[in-house]
Amino acid sequence: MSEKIVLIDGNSIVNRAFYGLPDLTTTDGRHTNGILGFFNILLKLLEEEKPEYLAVAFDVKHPTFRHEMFAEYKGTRKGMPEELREQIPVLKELLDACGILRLECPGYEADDILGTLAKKSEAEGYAVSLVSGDRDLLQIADDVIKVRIPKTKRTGTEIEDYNTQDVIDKYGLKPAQIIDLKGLMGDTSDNIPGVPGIGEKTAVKLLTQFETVENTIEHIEEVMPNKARESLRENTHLAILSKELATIKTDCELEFSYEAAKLGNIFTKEAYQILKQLEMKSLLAKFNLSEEEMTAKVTVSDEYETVEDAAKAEKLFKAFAKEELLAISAPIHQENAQLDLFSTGKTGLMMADKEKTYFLVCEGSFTEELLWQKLNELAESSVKIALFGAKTVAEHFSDKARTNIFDAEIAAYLLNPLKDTYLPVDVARDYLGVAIPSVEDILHKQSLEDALSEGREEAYRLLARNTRVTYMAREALLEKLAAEGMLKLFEEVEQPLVFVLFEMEQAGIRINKEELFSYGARLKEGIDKLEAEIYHMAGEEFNINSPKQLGVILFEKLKLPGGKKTKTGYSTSADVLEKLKPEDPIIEKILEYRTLSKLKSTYADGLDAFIEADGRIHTKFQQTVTATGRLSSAEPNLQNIPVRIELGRQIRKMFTPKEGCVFVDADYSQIELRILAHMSGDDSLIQAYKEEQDIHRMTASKVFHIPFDEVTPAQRSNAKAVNFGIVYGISSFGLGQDLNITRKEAESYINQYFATYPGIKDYLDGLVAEAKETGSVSTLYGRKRPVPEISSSNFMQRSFGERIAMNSPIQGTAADIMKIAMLRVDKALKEKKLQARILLQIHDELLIEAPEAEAALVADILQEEMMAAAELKVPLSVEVKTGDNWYETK
DNA sequence: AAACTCACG
DNA sequence: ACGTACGTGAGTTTC
Repeated sequence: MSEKIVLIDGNSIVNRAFYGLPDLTTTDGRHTNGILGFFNILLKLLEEEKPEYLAVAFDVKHPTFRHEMFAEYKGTRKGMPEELREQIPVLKELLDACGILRLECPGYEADDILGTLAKKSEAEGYAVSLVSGDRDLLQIADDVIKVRIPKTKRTGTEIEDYNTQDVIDKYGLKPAQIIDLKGLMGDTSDNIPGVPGIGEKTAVKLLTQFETVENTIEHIEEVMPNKARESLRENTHLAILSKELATIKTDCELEFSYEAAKLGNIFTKEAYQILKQLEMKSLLAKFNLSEEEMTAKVTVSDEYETVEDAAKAEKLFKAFAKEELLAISAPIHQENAQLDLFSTGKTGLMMADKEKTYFLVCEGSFTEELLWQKLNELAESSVKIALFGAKTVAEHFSDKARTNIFDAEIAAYLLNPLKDTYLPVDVARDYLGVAIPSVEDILHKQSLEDALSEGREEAYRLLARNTRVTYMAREALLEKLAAEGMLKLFEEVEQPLVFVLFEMEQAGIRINKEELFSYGARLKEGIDKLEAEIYHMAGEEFNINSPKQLGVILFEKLKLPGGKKTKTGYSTSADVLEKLKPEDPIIEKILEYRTLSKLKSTYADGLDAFIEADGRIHTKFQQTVTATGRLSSAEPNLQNIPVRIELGRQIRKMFTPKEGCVFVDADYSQIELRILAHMSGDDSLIQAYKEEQDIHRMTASKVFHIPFDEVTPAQRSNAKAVNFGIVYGISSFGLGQDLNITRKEAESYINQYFATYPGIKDYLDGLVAEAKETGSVSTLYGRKRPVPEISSSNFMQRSFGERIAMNSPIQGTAADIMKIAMLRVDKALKEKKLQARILLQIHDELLIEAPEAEAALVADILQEEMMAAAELKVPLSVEVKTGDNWYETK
């Protein structure tokens, strides 16, 4: 068996991969689909071929017009899209890291390099595989040189192989005649002109008859059909030239050594680091590296000193008092936020100062309580404490101490709100430029908490390293925040808000368990009844909750109109069913069934599971989740308690204030449209809000050319949808969908709207332009939202980016204002020594629990502080209501 | 784990 | 031509 060499056309394969895969990006917006596809093809080749040698050839410059003189002539070869262009240098780095030989030679194209090496290798007795996405290379194929053309499909990569006979079978021509074929028919993608009027069919026929272009020309009198003959006669020079252009060189002067192309283990630690940074987690599994190898060269120390002696601990804290900054990692118990998770029965805290990292173990007189007390004292005396996730340890710090706490997680979120996680490993990579092993790298499936409680040394070292990262991260993050203009937002809004959210979570909200239960029971009765009716009407029993089964019943058995809408089958969503209501009475039953089962599973049963011993639900307010700066609520989500439908709204009656208290509820009315008025500076919208006009009615009047007083409710409702649409980043398709009108009608609404409010059109256009130029958009307070989609060459992706660019500054500014309001309200309540506390935030609404005696004052505070949270060109409007349950505060 | 559906702002 | 309104979290089914 002879040794084998695989030669890859780098440009053409990455190009195929790029167009074959959806647009994948890293969380910070770098495109990766070309690289991923290339690497997968590479892996498949290695597995199939097991070659001894491998090299990848690249064209030297981009975009490369194969024949510049004809670029204009045909002008069809597009430049490479930016999303692909940016991937090329990274791919080259990756290949270098894998120890794979790259071939680039000025003056020669990848094709020519490949052709030359293929022939050379064949002559020297190697088996050769030539891998390319372009069919040009087929001319080189013979019985030794196999040309392989990969196809990237959803299901994976399939490769077509061509030796001499395969080319003959597929094209009816010998490999060498592929050049002649292109000479006659041309190749638009390569800017080879060919002979006008001769396509593939005619070309193959002629070449079967005459073998070559030259011979065809020699026998031109015999060429049929007439049209082809005349065209060839006139364009003889084009045929000759085209053939020349299509010919791949096999005699390039290259320096090439088989030694350099010798294939080693491509799964190197360097390659691992690059793939990790590209977030290609599925590929990382193929690496079999030790922990040291998975760690990048630049390391953060994971050394630490254990301090178990109470006297030594005391001494250490005295020394800490002189430090400016301490970083801590608290291995806390998920449930009770205590440090008591060690099987040894010991508790402790990892702490880093400028010089060293210590694991402080509570021992003897140095109790856990004392540890927190000492730490609190340090913070009160203005030693900065840096950590990830300050909310989880907030209870241990006084108001004063809290002002010196730095939460790296929050800072990292602000710098890039699009990521999934803001762990030390992420911050180390993104802001310290250091790759550290992740928890998974070191502990594999085990959680850090479990490993710590088992006393595994690796886990302690990991914790020590994280703590060192935390120490180093503070300065880097603050510097970056300052550079991005978000320092003020961080220090004055996000960081202090952590503690307000902590107190809201602690407070929780009371809910009536008994009533919730009986509500659930009532729903159950209704569900059972509807279920029986639906089965009867359908003539069979099936799972109504299964869209798949429901689709079969509705659209196949009952033959209701309405084709496919989703990728996997029929859509049975509410808006589809709504349209089918007149067709069959079963539809109404199904919709009702859906409503009831949603209420039961998500709310009646769902909320019940979260009621704690104090009879209250303590949701988690998450501050590092949304792309726009909003909060989110989870476990359970208390920001989506039903309100629009009466039956669902009843649930709000079960949320009640504690004994002797009332709810005071305040919400901003139309805050997003007011922000739009302010930020766009549109005169007529500003004027309208100053005069406290009915904005939807006014919009209807202007857009539909109707006197203000004659606007019908339906017209007002349509105008309201247009106003909403503007805030969402208007599109005629979306508006049409929402209003159930044609795209064209929706478009005329939008045009009328922009004619009415010219300032808004300019503003929104400006946002899209800003996103295109800078890659991100910002709120009034400087919060940034990256918009990587804006530069996509994919229409749908790009349109999405444009809508994000239009929506995020508005939604984000509203979120900023609400956060500021929360801080002001919290502060005012505390300063006035009131017992009233914020319980919930629902984006534009705050729910407060207040002793009855405080109710009126609290209502005033809410009104005042929320109004004053921002000074805009239009007034903010706040509605305040008081009630004995959440239902009553409507 | 992904897809679908639906609750909220 | 392309085919979606912006931002979330959660329950259920299906693969």
